[in-house]
Amino acid sequence: MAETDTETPRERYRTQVRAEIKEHAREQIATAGASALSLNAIAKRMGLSGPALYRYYAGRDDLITELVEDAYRSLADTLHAAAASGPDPRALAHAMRGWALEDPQRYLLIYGTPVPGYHAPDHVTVIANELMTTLLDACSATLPDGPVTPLDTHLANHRHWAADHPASPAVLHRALTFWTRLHGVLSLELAGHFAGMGFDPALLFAAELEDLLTDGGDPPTDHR
Amino acid sequence: MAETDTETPRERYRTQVRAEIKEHAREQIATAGASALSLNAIAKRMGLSGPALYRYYAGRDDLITELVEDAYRSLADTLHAAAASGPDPRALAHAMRGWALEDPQRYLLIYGTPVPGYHAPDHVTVIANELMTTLLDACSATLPDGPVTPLDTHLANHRHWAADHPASPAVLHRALTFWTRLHGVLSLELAGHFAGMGFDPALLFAAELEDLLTDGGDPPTDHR
DNA sequence: GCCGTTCGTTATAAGTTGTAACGCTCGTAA
DNA sequence: TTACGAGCGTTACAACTTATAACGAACGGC
Repeated sequence: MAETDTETPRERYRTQVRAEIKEHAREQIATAGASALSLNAIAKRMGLSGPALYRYYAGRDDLITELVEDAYRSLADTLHAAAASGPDPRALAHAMRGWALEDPQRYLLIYGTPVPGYHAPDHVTVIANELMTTLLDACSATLPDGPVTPLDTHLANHRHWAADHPASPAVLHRALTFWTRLHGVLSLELAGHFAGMGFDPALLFAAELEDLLTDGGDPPTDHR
Repeated sequence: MAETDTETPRERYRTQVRAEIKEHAREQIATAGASALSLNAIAKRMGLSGPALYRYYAGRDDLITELVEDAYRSLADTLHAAAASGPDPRALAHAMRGWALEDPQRYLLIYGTPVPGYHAPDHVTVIANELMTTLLDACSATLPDGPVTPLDTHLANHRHWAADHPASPAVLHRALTFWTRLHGVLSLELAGHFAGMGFDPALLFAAELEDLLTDGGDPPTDHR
C-alpha cells in the first residue's frame, strides 16, 4: 500500500460508500438469505433513494458477485492462516467449520444452490484455486500412500485443476474426499437438515474428520 | 356428497389445472432455478392472466412447498424401489445419484440453500423420516459392527430421529455417513464446483461409495 | 474562482406478488 | 327444464422490486 497517498477524496468517499453498501447487504443476506437482498431496502437504510446505489454497483448481480468474491477471499485467508499454524489438517477443518457457522448464509453463498445461467468471473476461480492449493498442501503432509485405486489413476490423468502442485494422485484423491466429506456434513447442518434429529453435528463432523485422517493407513480392499 | 367415490367435474378440472401449473413450474425451475419462479410467467404461458393462479395456489410459497413435497415423494419412492431390488446399498446410492442428475434443481430444491425463515410443513418431515427409514434398512444389512466410537455412544443417547427403527448405534452412524458423504460429492457436482477440474465426478462418487461399504470391516484406531 | 466530474435526486418503464370487485359459466339440485 | 349458487377468470389496483433517464447541486482539481 505504498501508493495510497495518491487517493483522491472522491475515491476515498466512493470506496467507503461501497463498503457501507456491502455491510448492509451482508447483514441483510445473513438474516433473510441472498434471494431476499433488496437494493431499495439498503438505500433506504442508508438514508438515500433507490437509484443512488447504481452509482456504486451496476446492479444486484454486481453486488452479489462482489459479496461472493469477498466470501471466497475470507475463507481462503481463514484456511491459509489455519494451515500456517501447523501441518495438522484438523486445524484447517475446524477453521472451515468455524468460518461456516459464523455466517451460514455466507458459506451457502459460495457452496449453496447456484443460479443456472450464472458464470463466476475469473477473480473467483483464482481464489478457488488458491483454496485448493492450501488444501492440497495440508493433505500432502500426512499420508502413507496406500495402493492405487481406480480413481487415483483417473486423477493422475486429469490433474488439470492441480497442474502446478507437486502432489501424488493419492494426495489429490485425499484432498477431494477431505473437501466433499466435510462439505457434506457442513452443508446439511447449515441447511437445517439435522435440526430435528437431536444429535450434535459437531460430533459427526469430528468423526468424519478423524476417519479421514486415520483411514489413510489401511485403504479398502479394491475388489471389483 | 356423502359418497363421492367419483370426483365431481369441478374437482377433476381443478386437480388437472393444478397439475398443469406444477408442470410449468417444474420446467421453469429446472431451467432458471427456484428463485426465478414467476407465477405471472406461468399464467401467461397457460393463456390466462396473473391473478387467476391464486384460485389454485395461495401464493408463490404455497406452490414451491408443494413442489418440494413432490420432490421428496419422488426421491423417497425412487430410493424405496431401489432398496427393494436387493440388500446392496450400492443400488440405493446409484438411484440417488441418477435421480439427482435427472433434474439437479429438483435435488437442490430439497437439499440446497434454505430460506432462513421458512419451516417445512409436517408432510415433508414425514417423508424425510420415511427416507431415513429406507436408508437405515439398507445400512442394517451389511455391517460387521466394529468397536464403538465416541459418536456411536452419542447416537445411542440421541436416536430420537430413528426411534422406532431397530438399528444399532453403529448402523445409525453408518447411515449418517452414507448420507453426508454421498450428498457431499453430489451437491458439489450439481453446483458445478467440479466443472473446470476435468475429472469425472462419477468416479469420485463411486470411490466414496466403495469406501463406505468396505471401510466398515476395519474401523479406524480411535487414538485421542 | 471557474469548470467539469461525480453524486443524488425525481420521473419513468417494466417487472413482480397479491387483493378486491365484478361477471360469466357451469354443475347441481329442485 | 329451469333456476340458483359455487367456482372461475377477468380487470383494476396497491405495494413492491430492478433499472434507466434526465436534471440539478455539490465538490474538487486546476
